Amino acid sequence: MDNSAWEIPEVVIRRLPIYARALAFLEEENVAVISSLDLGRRLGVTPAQIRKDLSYFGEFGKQGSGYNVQSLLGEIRRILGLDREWPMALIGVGKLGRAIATYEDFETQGFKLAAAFDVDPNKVGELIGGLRIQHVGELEQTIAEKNIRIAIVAVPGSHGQKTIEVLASCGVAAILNYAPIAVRVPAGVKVRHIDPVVALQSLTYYLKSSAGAKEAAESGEP
Amino acid sequence: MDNSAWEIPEVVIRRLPIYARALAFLEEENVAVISSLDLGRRLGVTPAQIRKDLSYFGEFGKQGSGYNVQSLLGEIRRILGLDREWPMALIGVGKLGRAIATYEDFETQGFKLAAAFDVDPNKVGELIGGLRIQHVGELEQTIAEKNIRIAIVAVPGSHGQKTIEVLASCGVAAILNYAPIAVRVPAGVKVRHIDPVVALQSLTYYLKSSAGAKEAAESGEP
DNA sequence: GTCTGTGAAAACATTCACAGCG
DNA sequence: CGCTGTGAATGTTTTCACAGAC
Repeated sequence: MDNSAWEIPEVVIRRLPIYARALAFLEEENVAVISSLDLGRRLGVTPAQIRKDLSYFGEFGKQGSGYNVQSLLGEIRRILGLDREWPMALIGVGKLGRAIATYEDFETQGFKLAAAFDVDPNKVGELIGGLRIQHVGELEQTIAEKNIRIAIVAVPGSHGQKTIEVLASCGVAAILNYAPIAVRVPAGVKVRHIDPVVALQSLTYYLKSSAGAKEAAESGEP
Repeated sequence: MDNSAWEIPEVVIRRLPIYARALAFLEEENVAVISSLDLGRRLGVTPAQIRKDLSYFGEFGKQGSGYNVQSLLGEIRRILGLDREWPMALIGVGKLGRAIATYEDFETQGFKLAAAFDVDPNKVGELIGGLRIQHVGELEQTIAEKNIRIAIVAVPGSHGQKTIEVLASCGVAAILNYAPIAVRVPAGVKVRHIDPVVALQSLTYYLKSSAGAKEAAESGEP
């Protein structure tokens, strides 16, 4: 494929980080080359899917052998925009917000908490992960100054919708939402939801039937 | 529809908790009846999708008016198996595991932490959320005794695959996985992944293009 | 008139299967 | 040979559109 501008399916975009993680792991293991078959085996995905997904972006493999681990990883990072550091804003510094602020995996992956906000004036000024908590009133200015395009929303459900609208109006276009709500998002803004309760609530459906121990059923996640 | 036994699409099951949450909220607001159109507006979902989803399970609406909020909520809870309390096991009591153990939203939604495990003998005996941390060696016995069918995995990535296999062999059939890995799951076991980094990594794709401020683009999540 | 439940159509996503390169 | 890249086929999910109930 050579398509310059194209609308690539969202499912494909969502799988790329998974491929990237597996490749990073292979790189650590000093594996130089991997075929779509072997990569698929590791991930529980069909090789055809991997090849088709990658074909949206170019031709990265070599017939007869497979993909060079390092260079494919580099390509995927570039495609996803992971070849730089992204500053983020955290909105809501309650219990959950604090846990997020001190969660170190973001930084190691190039996502840097650059500002933290709360409505509660009592929290303003407090330090969290080396960051001074600011009042939400300062949102717009700080986001502009620090060129922030990603926000993590950790406010109570009741404030979620409003928070996301404010963020969108400040130019934030990517939101990781921990508020337990379904939100309507303005055009041009992308949201991902982190919602453990919803995840559990869809799992219980499959438990109702099988009373006690293991029984044969159809697979899990690919 | 009247289909007794049928394989209902997983996407449908995943949406039911969202509907349930919206209905619970409407119930609080003392809304008695809602149409698929209005519910869809709140959730950012098409009314046809709501109707089709529900039709897999029965006929819950009334033509001309819509759905009774209370009774539809009851039906969905029953379908998902949310009309009871589910005991859960937590595996891995590091920083993340502790945050999960003290996260109160699980309990209010009927998911009760009934046991917590870690490999580290130094942690064994420590109390976390009123629970005595046990050694993973006690997994099988405790899970059987307490009739646990759901586990939350919060171990380091390197231990994730093994942990999930052990849990499966103990009869756990539903897993909420926080370990940052793609896992191969035995048949009959369902897994949901909570992975904020992967979520962020797919968001950045959409940021690459638009350099600075807001620009018109295509919608967000439905 | 309003709104559901649902076949039928359309859109979308995955898998197959194979030509062709290394 | 073994493996990629990809049209074509198949499978899945969403949306349309309307008959019929209230």
